[in-house]
Amino acid sequence: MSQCDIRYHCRMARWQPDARGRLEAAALELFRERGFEETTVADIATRAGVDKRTFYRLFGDKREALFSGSGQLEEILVKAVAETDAAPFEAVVAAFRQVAEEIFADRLERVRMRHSIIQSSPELQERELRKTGALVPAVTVALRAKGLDESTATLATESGVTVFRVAYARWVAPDSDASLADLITEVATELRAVTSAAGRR
Amino acid sequence: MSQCDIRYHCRMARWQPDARGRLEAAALELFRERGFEETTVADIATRAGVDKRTFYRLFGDKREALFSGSGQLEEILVKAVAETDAAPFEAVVAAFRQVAEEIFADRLERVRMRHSIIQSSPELQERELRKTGALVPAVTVALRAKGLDESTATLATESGVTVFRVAYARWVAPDSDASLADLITEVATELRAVTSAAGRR
DNA sequence: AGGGTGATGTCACCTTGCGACATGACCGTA
DNA sequence: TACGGTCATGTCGCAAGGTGACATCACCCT
Repeated sequence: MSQCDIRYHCRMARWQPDARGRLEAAALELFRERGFEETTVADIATRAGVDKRTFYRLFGDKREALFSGSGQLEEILVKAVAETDAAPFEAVVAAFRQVAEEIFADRLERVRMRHSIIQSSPELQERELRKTGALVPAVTVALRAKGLDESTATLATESGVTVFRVAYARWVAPDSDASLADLITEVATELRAVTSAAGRR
Repeated sequence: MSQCDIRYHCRMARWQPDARGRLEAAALELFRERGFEETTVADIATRAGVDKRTFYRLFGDKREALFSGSGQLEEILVKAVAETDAAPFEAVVAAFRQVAEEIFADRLERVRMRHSIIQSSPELQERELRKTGALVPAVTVALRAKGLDESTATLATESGVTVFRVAYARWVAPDSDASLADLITEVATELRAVTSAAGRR
């Protein structure tokens, strides 16, 4: 390749900056245009103006291009759990409410788009499950650091994640218009009722 | 290939019977001997005495060779839920107890082996998550068929699955010796306490 | 000017997974 | 007995995912 291709911003940098961001954007576009299965990594790389190999150095695999935010989510969650004084389950639920406000509020459209892509591919659903599943150990550790026993920490975390998952599903549903934070509170209340009720049949 | 190879049981059948079973067994052996990543589908097929293409016709992908029982699990679960009169959460928990007795009891060693293979590979963990995740819609539908509303059905199912997951984790833990059914009951009680407690901090 | 560093491109390669077609045992029917 | 259909399997070739090894070149430090 010639020494000074137009793509390379001579006198500035060898490559255009933020290859990662461009790859994420390109992936999202292409997945929406053609679907996940029909998009190749080479396509994504080409649209982002980098090599296929660069994609793999940045992302590990094709699915990861859709899941870059999950690290931040875990971070906020753990911090919020560590800083509250509430009872365990309430602490996890409150932490998810905070996540709802700091990450998801005002991004409904983007989240819905991402969600519809994920729903269209079992491979992506697997990855989503793995990502939310990976939150459990992290939050459980944060809870244990506050002196809770393993059982309580695990169950509070798992139940909190359940609440979030269900609330999230309602939030992205086409006809919904409540805020994610409110839905979390609502679902938490319902979960309490379902698990504690001697229950009407 | 010659018309009557010894592998083909001439005068009986063209191929040895139960290709599926042999592939599952070969996969389990090889995953244990060399690890999941280090085993290729060609290896599995060779050991089972069939072609690689046959493997894919039977299994869809390499991971599926480890997850053949999951259909049966769903079946039992749905049937058990449909036939009980208990309150929703209790119904799901009871259904999982039944699964524990009909499928898992007396198979601890085999389950532990399988579990250790799964733990060694993120790819397999994803698939496991997907399989248990797939139970949710099925059980929820069974619950709804009994007249329950969507919310209650979903949350009872999700909480029941949580109970099962946690109990299962304890059961396969190396130092455990309680029965899976008992662990399920135990965890269900703990979950009730965690979600309903106004809770000590 | 010279050398080190780090992100990127290039190339070769293995594995997964699938479409298309060939093969041969089995089964029903004439 | 022969014929044809069906079905599971084998064979071949290939696109795409994913990786290791090495080359390249802007940038930075001295």
